[in-house]
Amino acid sequence: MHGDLLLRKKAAVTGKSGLLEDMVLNERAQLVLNSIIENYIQSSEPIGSRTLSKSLGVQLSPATIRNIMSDLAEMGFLIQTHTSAGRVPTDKAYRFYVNSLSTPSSVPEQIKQKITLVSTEQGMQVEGILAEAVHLLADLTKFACVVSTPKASVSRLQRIELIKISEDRILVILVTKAGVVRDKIIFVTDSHTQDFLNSVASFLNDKFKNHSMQEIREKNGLAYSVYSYHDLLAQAVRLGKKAFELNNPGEMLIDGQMNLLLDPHFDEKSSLRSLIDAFNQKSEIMKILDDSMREKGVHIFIGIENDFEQLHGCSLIMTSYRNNQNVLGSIGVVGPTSMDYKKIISVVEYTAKILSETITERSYD
Amino acid sequence: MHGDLLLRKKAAVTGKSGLLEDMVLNERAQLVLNSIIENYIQSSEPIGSRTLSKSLGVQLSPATIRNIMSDLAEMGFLIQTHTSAGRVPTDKAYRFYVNSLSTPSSVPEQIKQKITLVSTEQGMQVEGILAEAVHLLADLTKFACVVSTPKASVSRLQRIELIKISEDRILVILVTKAGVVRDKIIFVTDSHTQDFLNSVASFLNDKFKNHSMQEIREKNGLAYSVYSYHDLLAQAVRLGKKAFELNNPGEMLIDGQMNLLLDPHFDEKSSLRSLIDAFNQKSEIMKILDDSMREKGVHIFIGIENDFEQLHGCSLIMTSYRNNQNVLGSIGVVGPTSMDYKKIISVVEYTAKILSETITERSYD
DNA sequence: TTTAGCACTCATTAGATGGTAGTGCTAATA
DNA sequence: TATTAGCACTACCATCTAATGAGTGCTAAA
Repeated sequence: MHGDLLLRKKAAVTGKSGLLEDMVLNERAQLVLNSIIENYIQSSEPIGSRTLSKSLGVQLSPATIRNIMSDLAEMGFLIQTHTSAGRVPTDKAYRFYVNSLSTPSSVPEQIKQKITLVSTEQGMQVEGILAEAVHLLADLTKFACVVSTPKASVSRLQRIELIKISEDRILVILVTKAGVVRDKIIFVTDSHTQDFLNSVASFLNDKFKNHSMQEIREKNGLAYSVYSYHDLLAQAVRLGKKAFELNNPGEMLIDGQMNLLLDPHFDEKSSLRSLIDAFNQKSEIMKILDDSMREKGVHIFIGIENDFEQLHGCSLIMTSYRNNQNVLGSIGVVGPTSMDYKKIISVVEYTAKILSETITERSYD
Repeated sequence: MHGDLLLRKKAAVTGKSGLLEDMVLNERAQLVLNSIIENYIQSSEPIGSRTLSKSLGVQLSPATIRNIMSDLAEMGFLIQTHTSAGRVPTDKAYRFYVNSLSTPSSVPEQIKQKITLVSTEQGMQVEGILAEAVHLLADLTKFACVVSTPKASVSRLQRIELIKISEDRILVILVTKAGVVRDKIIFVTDSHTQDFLNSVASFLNDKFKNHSMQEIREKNGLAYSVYSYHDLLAQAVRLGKKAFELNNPGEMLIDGQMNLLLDPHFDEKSSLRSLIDAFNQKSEIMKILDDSMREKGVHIFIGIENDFEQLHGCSLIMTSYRNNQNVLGSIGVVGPTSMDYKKIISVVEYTAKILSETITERSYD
């Protein structure tokens, strides 16, 4: 052992949380670790003591660095692929690194322009904007990117329209404040005139405009009992109920999956298979996106930190986007654990910001 | 040379079309060629004379087969990767093989069930059905699959609806006979009341129901001149014009791209890059899909037969789908030239058939 | 016309080898 | 006491070699 590489090793060892451990490295060890990580992010190759000695700002001999590295390895920040290889950061190291990133780095002007350029395209619907955003993000990061479409439940109603399509089918159009248009067909047993549908729609509009779908679904049950004595109204409410229920479960758009396959980190066939499966099984990724909506800020899942086993070899950078009323959905990147966190985090953040602004402009408030 | 391997070589050589050449192989040469192709489709490895001698039904010594192979190679049906390797079929060979497939092979019951199962899901919109179809096809074939959404121009109008969203924005909803709902926002300079919009919509509905968008756009110009003396009506028609113009250029859904990357035929990094680019550049694939709509039946592009250079290493199997009124779009598979044509063709054909039936059911006629 | 036999080609594989990038340990040094 | 130089050691890697084997083309015999 080489002295107090750990400033508060005792505290760290006796403490229960992993967070405490993040604090225990002394300054020089931190420097070495960060440098290893940044070098590795660049080169994707194990970093040796000699290499590091040169690239490091401070004057330290390879031998000294070896000592530090040895300790870092013992603490689980570094591993060796084999005895005579350099060191590679572990998930734990990346977590430490990311935690230590204090000031979010600024996005290069060139990238800013690219993002803004896309956002100013005219005449796009919300879904189109999302598709553009996720495509752009994939292009900028060269990883796979995902975005969830605005959640129906949080959307506020701008307008509902009922259109008679045939004797037993009615087309329901829901326009939300966020500018999303959803349509679906409902089947009815009794035939209604378009006039009747118009008055039902008008009734529903008066009653529910600006309410969230969530609220509407709850209140609607109430309304049902209140008006049930009146036959026509009862029918109207029954229709309304049908119109608002079981909106599509929320979708997600993926882009740039194929980028991952070019990445040197995923070239083993086994990890490839599992990645493909992961993206086919959208529901699991959807869960992660949903979770990232709950709290503000950028969410970072490194390696096994996400709950989806097939993505344990990846890191995910997720953040939410919103209009001026609500958080609508989230957008993010799926890449190798050795991604350039500084860059990716800031690009995701900036993209989400511009996306939010663009969507807010299109919102009806 | 070993005699008349070519039945009508003279005719073939003097003839101009490639089609004639397809007819010139004698029976035994055909047998050998087909067997090589089928073996290669299975194994993806060069086929040697010994192997073939065993797997071939007829009794022929390796030496004899070598002679035949040598001739086939000279005619451009086979190539060798190197001197001491077995033979591999060329694009020309696949073309010959596909042309000789007379009776479409039947789809296995198990696959039929899978396809039917998906098609019976309730309450889906057209886009959802297409997404399911292309996903299923990717799953069944293990290649990349594409489908184009129904062309706006051929769709017939079922209903148009104009909804006032704000002072300067109107939401246009177009419902087509095929059951596709399209929405878009148009910007106007003068504010209109919803009542006015309703009467405009009603006017447009009366006038244009059952007409194709194509027709409407053409006729609308006429209408404009007829009614221009009347101020309100002029406004109405102007609105209608805006509503029908520049519908989205038609989109396409892709699924299973990643399947291609597992395929042993695309494991060189160079061909991979070009494939990724190809799928990013949707417009080119869209062209091929569009072309496949024009004529009935399954369209097969082998290797360089398609006009998109980056897909020259692939074969494409495309066919159209329709409702009972119109051809709506097309669906197909992109895979390696050495795909199992028999199987893929029949699966694509069957899927398109079921897709057509499903969409016809959802149509408003 | 078909086939057996043989010489030849060339990719692939397995071993052997030297070089290299890295480590850990120890003893000398500041 | 912390740092560093030196050295033995390890394991990967590229290169070379030889052996293997699948395949061909050609020729002569059946």
